[in-house]
Amino acid sequence: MSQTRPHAVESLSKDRLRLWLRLLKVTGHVEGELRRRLRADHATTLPRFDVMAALARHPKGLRMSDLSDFLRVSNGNVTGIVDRLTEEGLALRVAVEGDRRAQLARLTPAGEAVFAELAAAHEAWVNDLLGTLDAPMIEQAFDLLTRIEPRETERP
Amino acid sequence: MSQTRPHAVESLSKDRLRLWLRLLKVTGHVEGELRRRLRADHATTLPRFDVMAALARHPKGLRMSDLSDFLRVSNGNVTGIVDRLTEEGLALRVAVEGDRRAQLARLTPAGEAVFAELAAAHEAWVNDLLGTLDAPMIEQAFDLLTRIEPRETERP
DNA sequence: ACTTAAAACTTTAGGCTTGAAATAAATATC
DNA sequence: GATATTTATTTCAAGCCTAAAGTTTTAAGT
Repeated sequence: MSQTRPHAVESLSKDRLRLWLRLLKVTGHVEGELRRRLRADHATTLPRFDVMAALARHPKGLRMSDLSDFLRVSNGNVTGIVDRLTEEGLALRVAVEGDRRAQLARLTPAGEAVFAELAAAHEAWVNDLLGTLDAPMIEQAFDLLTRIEPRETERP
Repeated sequence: MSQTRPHAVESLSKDRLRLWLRLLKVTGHVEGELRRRLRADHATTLPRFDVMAALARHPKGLRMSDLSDFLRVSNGNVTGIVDRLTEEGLALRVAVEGDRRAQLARLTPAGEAVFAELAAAHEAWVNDLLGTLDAPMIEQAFDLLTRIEPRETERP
């Protein structure tokens, strides 16, 4: 009931805004640290890592459009990242049987090997950066996040 | 104690990773929506908005380096954004008395007027996007976030 | 005063990002 | 079968972003 009083509503809006700014700051901090370490220790970037992670989950390959859906970035963006991974021998494109428009992006064996290292380092970094959260807090955090964005159909 | 058992530790690490990925997804969703609405409804961008917000808080102006500290982005980045805001008549640079290296970036009156509209819309959007969080949840979220990143000295 | 170092900015090169336009191939409609 | 629409992808223009290098000015050391 108190939430429906004009002043409380206004203050709630401000509090939500403050929370959002704080959320941005914290995720920015963690994300920036991950970017920095990927660059410094492994000479790569977060977008490359994200693409490789998606491809690692799909050993048979992913269509370019599936990849961009999966990562929620634009089509043209994925084209460029896969181009660069391909130049470095970490990914490749293979034709799709029966549809000459489409292509599957895949990791090369070299790409899989590189990703295995990246993934281990990445998990350790995240564990480090979120290290003060214990199991109950993590569960609490999941609950809160679920309220912000309604759960979506996960792509396997 | 159970947290120190090898298996529990490993699982905790995975849970932290899952939480991080979920956090990224949610903040990305909200941030993407804000970007989209800024572009669609106000023909501007989030970085421009962030710079204008910082300048609006400091009516006397901010040095370029203070601005980049404040926003936690690189110097060169701020240069470009302020350039564009200046071209559009929303910001301007003024010389600093006694230090010919430095410049203050400020909003123009037009910039202040535009920002007032943007800020109102922005707060409403955030309130909408985080609308399912009530006051106790917000407090809970703040507590959790404080554990991830130790609070820092806020710049006034 | 002279040299050196530090500070404030800008510029540059390279990569990420988007939305929109362009290409090409598959499918639907007539 | 010819035409139109849809689908998969790439290309393009413009902006964002960083690290590194370059300018100009200030401050420190001698």
